[in-house]
Amino acid sequence: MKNNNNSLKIDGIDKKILRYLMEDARKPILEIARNIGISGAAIHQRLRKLESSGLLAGSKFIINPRVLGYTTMAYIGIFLDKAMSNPRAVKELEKIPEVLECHYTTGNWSILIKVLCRDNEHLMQVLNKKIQQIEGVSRTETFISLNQQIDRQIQI
Amino acid sequence: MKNNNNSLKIDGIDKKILRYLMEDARKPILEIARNIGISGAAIHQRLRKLESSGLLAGSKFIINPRVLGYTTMAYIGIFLDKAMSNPRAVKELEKIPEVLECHYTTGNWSILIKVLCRDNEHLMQVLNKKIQQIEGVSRTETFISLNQQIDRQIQI
DNA sequence: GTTGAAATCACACTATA
DNA sequence: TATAGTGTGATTTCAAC
Repeated sequence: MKNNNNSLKIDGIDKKILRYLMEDARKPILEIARNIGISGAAIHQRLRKLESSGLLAGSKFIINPRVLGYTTMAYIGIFLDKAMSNPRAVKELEKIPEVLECHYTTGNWSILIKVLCRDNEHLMQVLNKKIQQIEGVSRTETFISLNQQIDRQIQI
Repeated sequence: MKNNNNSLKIDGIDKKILRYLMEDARKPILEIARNIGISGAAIHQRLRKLESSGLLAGSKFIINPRVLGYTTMAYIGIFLDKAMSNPRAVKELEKIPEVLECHYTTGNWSILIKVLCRDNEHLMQVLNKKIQQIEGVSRTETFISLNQQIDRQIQI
């Protein structure tokens, strides 16, 4: 089940099943079965195997934040004082709903986060009144995403 | 249906439905109905409304790339020559499967991308043999994500 | 270990009020 | 928003390869 790189081995049929479901998690399993020419029960068993291997990490409905008026996405690089530990900062960032991602990175900054705001004014408020109020945050650098042109998962 | 900010108005029941489905896209609608105390048909109608409004942008199976041996995530800031147009660069980046996101950003770089690789060596190959081979790419700055500590959608 | 057919149960979806 | 009704899919079992 594992090859010498300690990564899971999946065959062509697994890949086909996953490609369908990664596009549309609610696609009926029997429809997939018909498309790739095996029985529904076979797909069930493969999915259970993939789930127990940990490869399948669940399914999500994707919502379009623009429709709710959230149009400004930005990345923010954060410099932390040496005294401030990363876990404590992350704990504070978690409380800010506009923060969607948080990465502990090599390079310039201590932390790189992705935020989603309604507009530039909202972004400014998040920066000034929330992020820079966190103890230990010394400086930030903001990069507004004018346009996200690629957004996808790993290709299999 | 729209308020004065031109954003969609959704009520508490819509939010509850969405919260269930954003966690698990395959959760049975009747189960949600039982949990929040309304009929399945009512949920159907609300989902149709939300879908036609464009808020629901589909559903996805989420896979865990670690299980496939992909453990190195990085952000790469790309400087483009003035001669190189952004759309042409994006077109080339789309061909690189390791590129998961691509943002046209304000600030230092022309483009900020997110890549997912098996390990540091793989990342180096993607950088040297793929990204820096693109015509018009003058320089790059790489930030490896040692640990992604937050990953979520917009909170509703 | 993997597959497919059959059978049961539960759900999706529509019409109607 | 709920009820009723029909069609369809999910899931298990079991036999066969």
